[in-house]
Amino acid sequence: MDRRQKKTRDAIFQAFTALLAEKHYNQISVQEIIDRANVGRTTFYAHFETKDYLLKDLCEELFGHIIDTAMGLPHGHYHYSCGSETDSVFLHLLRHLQENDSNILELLSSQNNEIFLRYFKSNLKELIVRQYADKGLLANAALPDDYLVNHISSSFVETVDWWLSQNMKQTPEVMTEYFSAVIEPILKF
Amino acid sequence: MDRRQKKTRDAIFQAFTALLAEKHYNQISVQEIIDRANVGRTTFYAHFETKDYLLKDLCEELFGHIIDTAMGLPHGHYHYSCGSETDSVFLHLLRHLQENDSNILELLSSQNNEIFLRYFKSNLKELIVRQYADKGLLANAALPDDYLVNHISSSFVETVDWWLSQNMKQTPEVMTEYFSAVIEPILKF
DNA sequence: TGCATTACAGAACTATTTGTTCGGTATAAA
DNA sequence: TTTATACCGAACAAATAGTTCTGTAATGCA
Repeated sequence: MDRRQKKTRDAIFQAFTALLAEKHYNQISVQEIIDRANVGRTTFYAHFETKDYLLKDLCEELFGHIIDTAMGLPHGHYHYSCGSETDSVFLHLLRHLQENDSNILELLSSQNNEIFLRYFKSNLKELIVRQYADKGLLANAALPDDYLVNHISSSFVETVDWWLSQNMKQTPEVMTEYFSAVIEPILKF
Repeated sequence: MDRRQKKTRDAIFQAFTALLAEKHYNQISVQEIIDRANVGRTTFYAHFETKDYLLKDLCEELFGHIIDTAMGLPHGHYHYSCGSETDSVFLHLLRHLQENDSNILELLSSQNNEIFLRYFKSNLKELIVRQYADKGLLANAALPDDYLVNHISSSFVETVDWWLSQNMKQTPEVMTEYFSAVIEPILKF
């Protein structure tokens, strides 16, 4: 990619991220973004069709990386009580969040968190399906598979949300235990 | 309240509701609302400061009723396996939803469902706290109380969301069983 | 190094939207 | 009937979105 393009794109992302940390998405105008990014109006629209697409691209950049690395982890070992606690995909995700790549925490704690948590959840669903569905770990006679997948991903995202509301006082290990405590009893082994 | 006021207010609510069922909240202009409601521009702003406040008022009207009646129910009997299944507050809420007051289902199934589910959840939290927290039902040594309250309310809202995605094929009783299956194992009795 | 390509800046422009103001009319409540 | 007030409609300014144009500067390649 042309270095100029990357530079502009990054400047816009950074300005947009800073604004998202300050105010609500709906209240942010393209004018504010290009002023802060210090790019021309034409340039902005050459890169992003609308503000919505900018958001979408930002989300993909933010969660694409975090989920992709999680995808590469060994599958099916999030049962903490069987001793493979440190292999948990969820623990890995929490640690990854704690490292705060790309100021993702700022966004997840902002007043725009619904947007990002929502995006996070939809990515997480795919991850869970790929990691566990084919292994039969979700086999629960009492519950439909997709209800279970939805419940697990929702619960994880809500766990992250609660963690952030606590200013991440707890360690990722403790949070993994909380999460396991609400999910494990449901699953069959 | 002046009959003219109520008439205008209802017309705006109805127009807004219809639009919310069609397109995304962000894409709805005040102009569209007043055109469809057939009220003057001045009138709209005499009733609602902004579009955001209109949404807030609508949510309060939608969920205020549904939650208030649930508040009046006898407390602490949602443990289906102890025989008081039909007393469950959650079952009551699901049945109430099925009746579809104020076209609430149209909104919960629309592309704006995040907004309403979010509002639903925050109201539900208060309900759960009032109903169960003081009864010690949430006493779970392994988990903080507010983590648990958050988990329960999230799970219920997600259950509703999933139900809607299934076009409510299942009965409220079945959905209550699903919900119980993911919540009960966590609680102590 | 020189050249063709491409990205960018900046300004101007249209159309839409928001929120307000004002004068006149109709409807409610007393 | 009278008084208060809710409403209408038009006009208004300011902000915004998205496009088009011209000129400039940076990039990548031969």
